[in-house]
Amino acid sequence: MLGIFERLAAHFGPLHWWPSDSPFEVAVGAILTQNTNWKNVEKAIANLKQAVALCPSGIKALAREELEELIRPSGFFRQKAERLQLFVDYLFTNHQGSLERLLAGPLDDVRQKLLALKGIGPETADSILLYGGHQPSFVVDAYTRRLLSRLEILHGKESYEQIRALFMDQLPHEPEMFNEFHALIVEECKTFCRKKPLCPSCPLVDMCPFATQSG
DNA sequence: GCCCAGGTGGGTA
DNA sequence: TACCCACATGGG
Repeated sequence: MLGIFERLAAHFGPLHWWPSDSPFEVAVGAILTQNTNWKNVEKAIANLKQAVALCPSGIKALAREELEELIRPSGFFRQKAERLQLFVDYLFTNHQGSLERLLAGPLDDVRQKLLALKGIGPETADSILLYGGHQPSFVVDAYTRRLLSRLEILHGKESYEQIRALFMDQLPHEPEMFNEFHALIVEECKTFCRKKPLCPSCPLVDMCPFATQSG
């Protein structure tokens, strides 16, 4: 795993992922990006900023229908509006409306609290922990599965937790590294996995059984 | 028009 | 546990 990281880091350089003004903005983005192109999420985030609603109290002040309209570009907007409101309700009920207070707790404890919320699964929880809370919780997404499958490290039936453990067991628990590694995996997949199946210039070409075969 | 995108939860066997 | 499906918009 460390070898993969080093090659990707050398090829792509620092990616400075998930720029945001607050942990709460990260959490909103993590929920809105579920099975959705990030470009669409950016439009919804911009709408929320325009409406001065990109904070717990701002979301709380909106009617369900108003929130739905603001986040409509991100798709699944009815479902996501409910999830955002439930998330904010939870913050006010249990953490004085502050995501920072929630994220200040022990990693495993915070993770369980997030996973207990409707609409927050493992990837969303880990994204909030890592990118919002700077806690060393590795994020596994579709790109991670795609890359590890291409390298024949995965064979299709591994669970989310198994794949996460693969990284967590082998790497130092440093948030900056987990952050960068996940971003590098996404960049690698966007650049090489789909567009160039034979990836002659892919930094992982000699580790990739598929790429070194003729067809 | 078709396929896909930084998932998740509910229903069914 | 293991599938199957709904959820919705926007870009290539």
